[in-house]
Amino acid sequence: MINSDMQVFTAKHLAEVLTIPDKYLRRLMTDMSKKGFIKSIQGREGGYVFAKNASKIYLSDVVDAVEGIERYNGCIMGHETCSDENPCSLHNTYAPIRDHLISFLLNTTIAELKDINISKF
Amino acid sequence: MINSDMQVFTAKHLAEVLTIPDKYLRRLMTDMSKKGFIKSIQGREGGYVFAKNASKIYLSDVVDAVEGIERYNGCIMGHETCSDENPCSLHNTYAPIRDHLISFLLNTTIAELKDINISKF
DNA sequence: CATATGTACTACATTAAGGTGGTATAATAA
DNA sequence: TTATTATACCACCTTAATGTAGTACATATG
Repeated sequence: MINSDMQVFTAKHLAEVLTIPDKYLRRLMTDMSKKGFIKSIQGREGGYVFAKNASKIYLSDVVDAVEGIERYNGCIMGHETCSDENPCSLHNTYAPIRDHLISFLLNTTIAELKDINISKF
Repeated sequence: MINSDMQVFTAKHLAEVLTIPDKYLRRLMTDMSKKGFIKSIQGREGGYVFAKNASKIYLSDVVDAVEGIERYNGCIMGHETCSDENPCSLHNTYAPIRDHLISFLLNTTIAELKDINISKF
């Protein structure tokens, strides 16, 4: 039962539009569904729909689900103990860049990727 | 003939210290030599030596030789025409981060990686 | 019940990166 | 000339990521 005003897309439709195999797309979508980004609707007239509005899903959520956000937080030199108080030799030059990147991920939503040029990736 | 004051390392020695196979290391070193980061000295008493002091080799040089620095310069949305004058929807938030990252690569040398924790990479 | 959806599980193919190993050759110091 | 070094090919292996395919099953609408 659909109680959302968001559009429902079937695997068949998406596979055609994206020109990737139906079965493969389904597997990816099922994974995204388990990760909570989309909801799946089984049965006739079913399909996939965003679990919440795309403007509420942050890039950091996706990065975290796919590869873990931790990779972005560590010391560039690989030191466990590196911090503002106990900086490695590159901490002061690199940490601000890293922090800006993280805040970019935390503040940008997938809705903002609407105009992306997919063919470049 | 060696006319440098920098230390010469043989493949055999490096392979032992780094515990990777001699043959494999040689292949990587020959590649680095062709890319100009090190010089190889053939014959008895030969080996490898930095082509210039490590404090003159920038991360950007290495990135460029290995994967091409262009990948770091493009628009995050993949638009060819994106620029300060004709910005994509994320240009103003992302471009400054990208530019800081590039200047980090341009201004950091491999000499500064001396204390890196190799086991983390 | 019939039909159109998604799910689960399995098996295998493809590609790229990373790595191993052999043999022959070129260069150079001693 | 001999020993020690690097170079050039070549063939193959391993691993991980990505993609393809088949079959059976669960779910929901009408």
